[in-house]
Amino acid sequence: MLTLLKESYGFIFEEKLLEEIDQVSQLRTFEEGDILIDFGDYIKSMPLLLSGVIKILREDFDGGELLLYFLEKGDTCAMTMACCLGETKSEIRAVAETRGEVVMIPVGKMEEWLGKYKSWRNYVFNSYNDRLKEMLTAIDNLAFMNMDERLYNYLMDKAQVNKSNAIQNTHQEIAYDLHTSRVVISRLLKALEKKGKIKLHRASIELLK
Amino acid sequence: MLTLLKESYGFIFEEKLLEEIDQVSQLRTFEEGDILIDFGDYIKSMPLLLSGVIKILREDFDGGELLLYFLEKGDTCAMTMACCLGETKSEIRAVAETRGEVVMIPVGKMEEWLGKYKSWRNYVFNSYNDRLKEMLTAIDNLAFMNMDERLYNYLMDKAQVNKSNAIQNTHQEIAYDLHTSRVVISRLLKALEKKGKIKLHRASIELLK
DNA sequence: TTTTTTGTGTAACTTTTGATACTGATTGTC
DNA sequence: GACAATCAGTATCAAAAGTTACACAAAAAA
Repeated sequence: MLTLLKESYGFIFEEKLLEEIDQVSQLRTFEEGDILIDFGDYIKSMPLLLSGVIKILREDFDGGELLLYFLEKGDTCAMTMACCLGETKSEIRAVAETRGEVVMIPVGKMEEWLGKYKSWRNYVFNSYNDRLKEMLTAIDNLAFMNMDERLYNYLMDKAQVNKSNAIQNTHQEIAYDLHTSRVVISRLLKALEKKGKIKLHRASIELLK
Repeated sequence: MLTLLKESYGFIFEEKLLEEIDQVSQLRTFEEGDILIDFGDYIKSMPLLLSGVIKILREDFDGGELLLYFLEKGDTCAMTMACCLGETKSEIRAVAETRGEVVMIPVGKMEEWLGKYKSWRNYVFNSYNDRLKEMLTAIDNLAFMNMDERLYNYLMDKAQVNKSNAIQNTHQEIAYDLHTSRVVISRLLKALEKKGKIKLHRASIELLK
């Protein structure tokens, strides 16, 4: 596991910290679609993402969802840290977008290291800052843009995290992430196709240019 | 200043930390309407709010605004910390909702204390967590609620932070905070009045019940 | 192959929100 | 008092988004 750790975090943490992580934490693999954290879960360990992509969702009062952001290699979930440190229930759902691996660190250690390692402290703060920024971006999207722009940004994000111009999703799945209806998505996708920005296939969208 | 500090932070910080704060930081007073932080500002000190209310706004690509949340006594601005530690420009605007006082702490000290005082570390993390939660609430409002509900929640928030059932604002000012137009606010306020939830006066709204 | 399920396209209609334009009422200023 | 500035109410129209309904094609299951 140490080798894996160094691949993603070798440039961030000092040798001693990497070794400590290796000793006290567990490696966990996940498959696409796995629910890693659900609303209301109590979190007792903090995840460091080694590979794969995780999407973070917010839930409506009656079951609806909204995609907040994606996590990639080197990221951790600040919302989870919030729960760890605050000892409250999870406010979000984390679903695996692709298969991948996480290292799970016990809460106690993560607090201990805050005093002990400056690099750890910096990492944790940077994660918070990154997440705050992603939340701001989410707010910008919701407050200042129409659904067609939100949809286009969503497609670009998807392509980026999956490193592919082909987005393998049904319109219904996209509608869930953007908290709207399938009909609206189909309509707007059709419009994007007519503009020559995408090409539609069954259960898959191809980004052009 | 030490007495003032103890009033708001005496229960959170140990004596030694309070004294250090007293020594290295500056007291600053502000008046209603003062712009304390603007978009793009570089921040070199972290504010601890002693009294008064500050509202935090996000800016549109062309001048439009959106209220994110209010800060009250005992709060600090996590977005500001983000800027301090990340050494980036401010992503938000902070405007005084009422007159009040802040203590400004130099960035260097705030980092030093993170290693030195556990109570400081806890405070900083709690602030981050609080702010993340407020951001989630903002997102919930935007994504899951219609303008009439958003408006009602806004009125309740205003009443709460100002400790008064009378909201002294014009419809135009409210429209700015909610990033919509004056006409829409007038329309929805009229509807709320017909439902018996509020009473409208010139440049002032009275919450009933 | 036949049947069923799933995914998409589209039409028709409603609701919500935004935009424009004009009115009258209140307040402050000269 | 006369005037201008500010604030609120309302009507009309347009755009964006949500809802319902149905048709059709591709894929999966029987």
